[in-house]
Amino acid sequence: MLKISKKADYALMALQHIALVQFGDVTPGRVVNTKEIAEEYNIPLELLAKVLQALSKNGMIESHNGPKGGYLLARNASHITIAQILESIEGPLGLTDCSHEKDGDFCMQREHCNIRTPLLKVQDSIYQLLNSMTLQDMMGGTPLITIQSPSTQGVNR
Amino acid sequence: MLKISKKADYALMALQHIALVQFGDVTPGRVVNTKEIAEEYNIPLELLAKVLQALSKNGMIESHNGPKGGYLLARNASHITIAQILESIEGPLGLTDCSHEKDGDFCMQREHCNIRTPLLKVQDSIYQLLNSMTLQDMMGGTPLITIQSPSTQGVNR
DNA sequence: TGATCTCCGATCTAATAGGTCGGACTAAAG
DNA sequence: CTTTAGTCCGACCTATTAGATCGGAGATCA
Ligand code: FES
Ligand code: FES
Repeated sequence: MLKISKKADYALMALQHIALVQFGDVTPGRVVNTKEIAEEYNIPLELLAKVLQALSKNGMIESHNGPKGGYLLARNASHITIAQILESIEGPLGLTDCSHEKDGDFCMQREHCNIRTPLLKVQDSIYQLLNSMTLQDMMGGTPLITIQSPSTQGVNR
Repeated sequence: MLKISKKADYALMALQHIALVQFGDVTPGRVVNTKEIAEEYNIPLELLAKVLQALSKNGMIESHNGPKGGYLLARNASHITIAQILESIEGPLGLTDCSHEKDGDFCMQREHCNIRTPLLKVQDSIYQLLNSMTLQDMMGGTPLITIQSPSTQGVNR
């Protein structure tokens, strides 16, 4: 349940890769093209292209056309949150269809609905969670890897 | 994004309704049948039936057959969490396809994947959030319902 | 100017969620 | 005991969306 789409998945990988290249110690400021990412992570080329297009349109990255072209991070990695990335691909966060009350878009259950308010509360919590984590954090700003000793292997859960 | 399925949605409504009837002041211990819930919330009858079947199979509710039959909450409302309900309908929580590492089920990106660990962390946080909220909480343990006076009727959005 | 590499829009296919149908069972009423 | 009405239950079909693909337009560098 609560699975994110493959496209969103690819978006996260691509962005982190770009961030790594751009702010890494090796070749800072280098542009990175679609093909490079696709081959590195075994992602269908054309599909990844569409994902990057969407990210570009939403202001996450900048596109540079022509030969030697490619993509560049639009702003610092610490200012790009997971929530922003996911919303660029999958649209606004919403646990139910009726989360965003547009006029005339009533779900049949609205009138007698007993779960709307609590669900919105949960939804908001999730959003804060996703919006508090940035690309910077994913790259290694915070120690995310949990080392487990061989003796406890396969024990947890 | 992160939308839960209609079926899960219906499950939440149904369970809360049952809990309300069973632990409410009016008719405690009464069994409630599928038709009653379907009509109350405008849910397709047959579909709701399937949802309740799944909930029964997963030990959330008990089914009583025959005339005057129906469903009954399996245990106290404070011991049923949102996470349990959702997992009964939609399967285990997992942001990506490769969250639960079954043998031989490797995603193409696994080897060079750079987002696995951080995503698992996020996923765990979400799970704790969902697992900390119970039916009891949804019913009114916390004041969730907003009362509106007749004069303001039809004004809000 | 020419060639090459990129972005970009529209199109097709596979998977899944949403919804529907008829049969099997149980318990109460006659 | 028999009948009968109302329930749960499993398998089936359809509509929507996500996943993946194709070919063309535009831009840059040699
Ligand atoms: S499900 Fe739409 S308002 Fe509750
Ligand atoms: S997406 Fe499968 S391991 Fe990262």
